[in-house]
Amino acid sequence: MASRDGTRADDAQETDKPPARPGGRREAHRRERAQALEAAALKLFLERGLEGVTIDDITQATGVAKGTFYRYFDDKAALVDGLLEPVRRELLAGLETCGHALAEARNVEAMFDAYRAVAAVIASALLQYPGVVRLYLQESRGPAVGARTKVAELARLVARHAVDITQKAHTSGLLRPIRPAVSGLAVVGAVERLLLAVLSEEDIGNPLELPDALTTLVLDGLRLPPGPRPGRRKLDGGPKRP
Amino acid sequence: MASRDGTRADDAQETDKPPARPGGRREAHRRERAQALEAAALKLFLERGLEGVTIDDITQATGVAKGTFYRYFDDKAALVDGLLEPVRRELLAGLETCGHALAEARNVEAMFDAYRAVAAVIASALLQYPGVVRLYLQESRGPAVGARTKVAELARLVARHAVDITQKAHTSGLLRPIRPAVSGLAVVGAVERLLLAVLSEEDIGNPLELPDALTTLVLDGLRLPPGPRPGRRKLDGGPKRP
DNA sequence: AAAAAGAGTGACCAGATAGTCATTATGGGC
DNA sequence: GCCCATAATGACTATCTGGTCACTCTTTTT
Repeated sequence: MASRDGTRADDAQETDKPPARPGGRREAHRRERAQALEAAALKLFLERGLEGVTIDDITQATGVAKGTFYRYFDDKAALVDGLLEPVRRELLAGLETCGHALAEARNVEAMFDAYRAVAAVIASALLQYPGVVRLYLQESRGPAVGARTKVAELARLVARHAVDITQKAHTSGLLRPIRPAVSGLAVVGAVERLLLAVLSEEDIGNPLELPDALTTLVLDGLRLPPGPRPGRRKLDGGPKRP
Repeated sequence: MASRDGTRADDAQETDKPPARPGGRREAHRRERAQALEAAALKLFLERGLEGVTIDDITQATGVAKGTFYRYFDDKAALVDGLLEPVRRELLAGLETCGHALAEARNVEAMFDAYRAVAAVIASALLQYPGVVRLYLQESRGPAVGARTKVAELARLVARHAVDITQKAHTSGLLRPIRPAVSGLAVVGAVERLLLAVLSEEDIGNPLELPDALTTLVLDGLRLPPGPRPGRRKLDGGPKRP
């Protein structure tokens, strides 16, 4: 299953085999074909799992000959990598931006904004690449072997960023003294489970209400504050006490 | 990979092939062998994933001939089922007990006790069957196909119980009005992610402090209550506000 | 139009894999 | 010590799988 050497670190992103010279015709067709292969593969991956899908399955589902696959991808892992690429790029960029913003933020509002931005990035990825996000959720916890390697790698990066971000948020002194590795991973776990629920169409109500619900949950917890205030509290400027 | 019919619902739990007649000697040896196969398989599953391990791998790692495997298990899925069995039994029993307790509980203390009991069940499973728990965490989100079927099934049951329990907790009127499907799944996600961290030996501090940290997080959230109270607050009767 | 470059094909190969089975070994009851 | 049910074996089959390649078809370049 594994093949080639993994030494060249700077291989191309989209279609990695022969670089198309002209900037016009053939290249467009090439991109279409590659995307057709990726789309068919993704569908199968979601149905049967990454390891349960063969190259033959993919080419048959795409309607091309087997050899064609290898004209576009080195192997299954390369296809998965291509599939993951846009999501990885946008997600990691969003997380890094959040980290930087948080490092400089010194008031609550800036902190909230940073988190909202991450939520927006996730929502965007969810809308643009629902299948890929689901693939990530399905496979990210398995051992980093074969075609799953890059997925697991992304999961590690996400976890690290999350803990990092939580760390930074903690230095602001606005959060309860819980170990960032704990609270950060807990939030990641919660978010990922809810995303999976949304993508699996488990009954979870209006997805658009999720960010608010989750924010409330994470910031203020489940326990109802014992006051005569039945309404839902959203993100305001932080509680001021008389 | 799939085989037989799935129609008989009451198949045996431990070793499912030929029921050993005498109640003494040979049966003990049989159980040992089965456990040896399960142990070797589990180790491989954790390294390479459920689908990445062949029957040959398992028998070689156990040091027996291939045919021997089929004397103990119908196929890989049956072995996984046997592996899962004790954890599933204890976990589901704990969740059901919690559900019943919660249905009758009418004060906060009884509610906390019910949750503590579930935490104890999880901790117990973690200590007795760390490998199996990890296998569950690794595989539970993949498509319910082949050997993964039973793992995915358990995951569904866990999710359902969690939502159910949260639902019941909500009827007590002590919790914030967040959809139970949302808060329940969020908690499951957080717990599972933290368990994975513990079992993967990610740096997460003292695992014994996890239940408290998580309880605080879930009940009271991350936001630090704005008062001159720097110490960590544990489970008490809930915050009273002036 | 001719030539060159790229794209597509599917038969083919070598190795792997699930599951079977005739044969041999073993251990317990007598 | 004998016998037989059970256990263990590993060679065997049929199928599948990743990957290759000589050949044909299509598009671009000259």
